[in-house]
Amino acid sequence: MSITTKEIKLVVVFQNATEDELQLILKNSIVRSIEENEFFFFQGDDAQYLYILTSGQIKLMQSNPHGQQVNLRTIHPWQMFGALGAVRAEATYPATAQALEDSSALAIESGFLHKMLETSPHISFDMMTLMTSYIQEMQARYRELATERVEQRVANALIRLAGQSGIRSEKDAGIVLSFSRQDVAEMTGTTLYTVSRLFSEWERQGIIETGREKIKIIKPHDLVRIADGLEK
Amino acid sequence: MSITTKEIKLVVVFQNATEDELQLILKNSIVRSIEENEFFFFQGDDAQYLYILTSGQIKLMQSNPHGQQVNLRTIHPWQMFGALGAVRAEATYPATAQALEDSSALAIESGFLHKMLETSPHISFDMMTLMTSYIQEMQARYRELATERVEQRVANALIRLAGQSGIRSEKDAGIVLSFSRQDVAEMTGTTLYTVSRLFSEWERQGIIETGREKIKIIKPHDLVRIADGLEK
DNA sequence: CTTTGTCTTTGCGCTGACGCAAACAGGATT
DNA sequence: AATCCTGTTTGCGTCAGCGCAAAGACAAAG
Repeated sequence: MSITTKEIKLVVVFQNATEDELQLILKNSIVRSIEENEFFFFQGDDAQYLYILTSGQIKLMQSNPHGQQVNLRTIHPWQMFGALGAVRAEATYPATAQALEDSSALAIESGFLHKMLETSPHISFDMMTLMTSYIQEMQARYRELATERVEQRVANALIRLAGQSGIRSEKDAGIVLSFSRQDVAEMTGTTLYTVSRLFSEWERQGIIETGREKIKIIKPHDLVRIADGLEK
Repeated sequence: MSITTKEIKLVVVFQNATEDELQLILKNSIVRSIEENEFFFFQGDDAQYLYILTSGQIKLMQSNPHGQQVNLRTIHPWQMFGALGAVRAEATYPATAQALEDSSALAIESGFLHKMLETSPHISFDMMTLMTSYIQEMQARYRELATERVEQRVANALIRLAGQSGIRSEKDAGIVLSFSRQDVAEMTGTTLYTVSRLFSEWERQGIIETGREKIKIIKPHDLVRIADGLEK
């Protein structure tokens, strides 16, 4: 299955690119497909490519020297990843990219990317705008981690995930997420145990329903209330 | 005291700008001076200007709905601030900028900035590169907050501050920082009390010397050891 | 020199969250 | 059906860090 320029336009930083530029991008990139739990790259690897996810889902995570890790974000189709390393010459990736399901991505060679950024100013501009939104998100999450209790952070994470990747199950209007307790813990800077206890409590209250690597949100409104810290 | 184009070149995103562009920037900007503890802007204000600090020192902080705040970064002369709001049309500042001492800044009107970014691609590019470095820093701090103990985070903050703004006192080779316990607490997501207790302990061990809004680092090496979590 | 305001220290009690350990659950494999 | 593997739950003990309150220390102003 080959990729068309029309599809590449779905990538926000390429939405203003010309047909010629899109063609050039396609010509100078390769498709890489990996299976669930495999890695596109590891933190510290030489940043050779910028990736565009075309199918599947991947997570970006960062580890500290002692191996503990945090989830920075999950990437959905037609989003970029690996950009932080690839836009700078001679850089390494600051994070690790692991597939949550079988995934394919378009890999754009960083040398080519640099040339294109020089000759196509609007791409630099759009990329800068995208970067500013990432900074804002990271700053907000940083503040959240610094000032909010675990309960609020987990509720917030569920709300955020529901907005990004939630699948609405028509039948009963619940929103289904596919993440393990461990995943959620790494997203919110807490532990698997604490997340499990919270989920149990919320299930008792009818706010969510849980299963193995499944969370169904029944009462989003109650989650928002918890996230706001109005609870107790 | 007027500002020269040579000085503007000290700003990293303008280091590749032409003399003409620098002149234009100077022509389309005004100087704003404020006193210690005053504000350049508040979180939520319309982002009318991008600022370049010319003298003094300011801190960027973010508050949550309940008024608790975190320090995002401190800005030193010839660094930009307010960029996150100003580069996007119709945006508001995501943080508050408060002067730590009497300060002056060059205020560049955001409308003019947009025009300049369109016509001067290398500025977009340099700004994007700067933004990527901010993201990396925020991601690293986020991970730190999520995985490290308070002790390590405070030690890390001191090391970071020493690198940025520390003044080497020739006499005894100590590095002096001017921050209150409260400031450090807001930088590391902890409380004034905990920072005070840590400082007391470290002073007992001869790692630092403290005073009112002063921290002198005596043994940086020991701080690094604590930051690495090798302690206990 | 005294006053005032701000910053700092420290005792004390409290609790949110951690993390081990052991049991349990469900899907996939043989 | 039996086994394995991975994810989940929950009891239990522990403790890092919080936050009040009250006292102390320093700097600037009167």
